[in-house]
Amino acid sequence: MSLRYALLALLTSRPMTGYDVSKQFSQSVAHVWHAPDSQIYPELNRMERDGLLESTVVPWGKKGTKKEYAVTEAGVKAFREWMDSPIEIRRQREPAYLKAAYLEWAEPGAARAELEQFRDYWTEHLAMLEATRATLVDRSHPTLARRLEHYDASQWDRIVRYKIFAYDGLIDQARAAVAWAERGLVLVDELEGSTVD
Amino acid sequence: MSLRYALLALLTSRPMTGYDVSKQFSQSVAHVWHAPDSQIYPELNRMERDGLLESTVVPWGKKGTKKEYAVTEAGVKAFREWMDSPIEIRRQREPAYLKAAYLEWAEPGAARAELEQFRDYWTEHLAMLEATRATLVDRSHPTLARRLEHYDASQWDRIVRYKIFAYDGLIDQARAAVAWAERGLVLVDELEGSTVD
DNA sequence: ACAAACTACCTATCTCTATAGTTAGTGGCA
DNA sequence: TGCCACTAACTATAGAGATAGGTAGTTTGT
Repeated sequence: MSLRYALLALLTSRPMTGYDVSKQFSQSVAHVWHAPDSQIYPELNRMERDGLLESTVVPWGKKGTKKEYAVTEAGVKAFREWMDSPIEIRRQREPAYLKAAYLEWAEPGAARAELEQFRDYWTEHLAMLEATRATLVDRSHPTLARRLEHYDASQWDRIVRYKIFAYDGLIDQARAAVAWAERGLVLVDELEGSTVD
Repeated sequence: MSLRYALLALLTSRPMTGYDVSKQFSQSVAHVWHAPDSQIYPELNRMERDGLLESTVVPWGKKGTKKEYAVTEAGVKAFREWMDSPIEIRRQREPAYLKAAYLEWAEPGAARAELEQFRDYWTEHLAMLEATRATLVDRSHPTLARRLEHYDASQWDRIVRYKIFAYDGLIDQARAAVAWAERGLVLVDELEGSTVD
């Protein structure tokens, strides 16, 4: 059910078409809650059916049309209620740690490749998170800029600092993952010998 | 598909009944890959159907029977192949960070409650991970002890250190989560004032 | 003799998620 | 005029996972 609230969160910054949602999503909310197109479109429809969004058909070119979704009052209320309700606890489900616990079964080369891949993924992800964080700090993040327009300037600092706080948490997790993978590579070298196959 | 390999990992320590699997699971493999009963039993059946496990019916009491599952050679091969194959990347999906990014929408009291709940969950989880890590270090962990019996003593250190390595990664994540939640509580106090409602 | 707790093994249902498509219009360039 | 990248909006399907049950036998204590 978090997808619904992730979409509401995005749409509170401004009304958007489904296509805009699916594009903007990947550059902001997806950092905390990933979802593909094929989940976004049907969910937008369900949200409209449930009265959380309302859509207006906007002409596009000569024959084309597009649907612009705006959050309704009921949508804002639902979002607020979700924000005030206790969080669901996510259970650990990370294949990398599962594999790590049984690394004695892997070929030394495969173990190394695994950890390198994990480290590289998180290094890249970390760079993206840090870049995004920087656009929050200088307020150049496009969705954030649109969002702040609805608020009095006295509120800006508060809004921005919560978003930075969220990214700081993600950055901590990413850094911990990279450091762990690096310790893993040292461990594999120590336990399996340093010959590379 | 990781559940299948999580179950294989557990069953390589010794043959077990479905019930044993579902009990032991929660005390070891579930720390890296959680799954409920209702997933475990059907998956064991499918694994037997696919030839990764074989079962023998064992009498239990006067009329009762139970089914003991053992990993087949094909099962060991499948597990090794999975261990040597690249890991799947899990996408970020953590409701706590999603909420954190939009904390300006929450009531101050709810924001605090949220972060406290998150901190408490991870504090408890961290204690459990540290306790389990200690049973790996002193080799008193029951599943580990059974596992080591199949190996030459010269291999023991290697096997144990990979498991400790996996727990170290989980412990790092848990510590980062607790520290983040604590910083969040300080932030909420600063931004919302320190009156508790 | 009976209850309670535990062992054993599921089933049913619904939702969530991933993967891989499809259909159709737009705008610009060669 | 044809082609291509892009915008727009899905659909279809299968598999994973969560939640909430059910049924039957066993062991232990009173």
